[in-house]
Amino acid sequence: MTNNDVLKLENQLCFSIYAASRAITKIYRPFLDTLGITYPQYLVMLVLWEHNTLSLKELGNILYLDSGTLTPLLKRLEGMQLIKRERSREDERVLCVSITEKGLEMKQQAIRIPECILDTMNVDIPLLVTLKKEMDELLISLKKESQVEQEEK
Amino acid sequence: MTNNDVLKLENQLCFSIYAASRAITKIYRPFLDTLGITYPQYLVMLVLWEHNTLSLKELGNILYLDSGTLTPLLKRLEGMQLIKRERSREDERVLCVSITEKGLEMKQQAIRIPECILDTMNVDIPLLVTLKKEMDELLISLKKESQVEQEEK
DNA sequence: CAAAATTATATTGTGCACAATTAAAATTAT
DNA sequence: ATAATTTTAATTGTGCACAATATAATTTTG
Repeated sequence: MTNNDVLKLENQLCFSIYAASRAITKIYRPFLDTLGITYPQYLVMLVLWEHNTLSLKELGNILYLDSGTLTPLLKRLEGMQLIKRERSREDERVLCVSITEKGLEMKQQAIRIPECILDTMNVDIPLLVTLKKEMDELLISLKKESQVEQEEK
Repeated sequence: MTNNDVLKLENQLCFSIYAASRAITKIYRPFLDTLGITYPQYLVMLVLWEHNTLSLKELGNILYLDSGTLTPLLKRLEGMQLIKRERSREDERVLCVSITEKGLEMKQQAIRIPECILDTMNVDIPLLVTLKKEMDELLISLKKESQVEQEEK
């Protein structure tokens, strides 16, 4: 790549990933609309369907989101009665986030979403499998990087 | 993948891409901070460094962003005197967005950013090259998909 | 050519993301 | 035990994203 090309948009991996992320969210939207939730809210539900109860901090560690993002998002999910928010008995600082009965029922409606998404995307499955593996490899490297930054503080 | 696993977070390509996109933006932030712009603003600058003048619509087509996102963003860049916003003579509806002298000067400061990012990410270059190619392949498929949706309206 | 349809941008409203700050509870150190 | 530190969430403020709507200019139709 010549010196003149390094700033061309078409040469930026970051933009491909940024654009793909938004395009994929757009594919989820109509399906999530029928559930009445947004894409980030869906991610929280995925985690809680798997774990039932987690502290806000644990949830944040899994999704790489902080309280500034999660607090209002969780309050909305609580407003829909899909989750519960309550302080821990042992440690009043920690907020326990847990799935409700209604939240668990939604899992049955959501179970078809992944295959619906695949059908709608209309993309080579092998490409998706490869991409998943490579993206996770990238994420691991980036995670290490952010740990280095943390330690420098 | 068993029926029970389809909703696990670790099996969602969408999440890997979503998380990677945010992680990468985080790497850009300190470098862009020294320029005084955000990541989406940087993308606009990349496009304008390449094209000098574009209508808002053309800019939106390139970045997959609409006027709701771009109008306020461009007003901020204009406030920093990095770009100009003016109506076209031939067609008063179209907004011509163009780079200013000051905006062009910023390109010299930005020229090192891509290699700084690479250094900071500390990731296998071959992995990045492969990922770029595959992400673009995915994007093309998703673009076709969204065209289908458009035609259905 | 006037009415209807289309096109381009702006505006409004909602919901993330995230940095920075605040506040309260728990832990550690003196 | 109390003061200092650390930990956990909540709050505040800024800037995207994007759907929905509004507005004004242009083009197409009857």
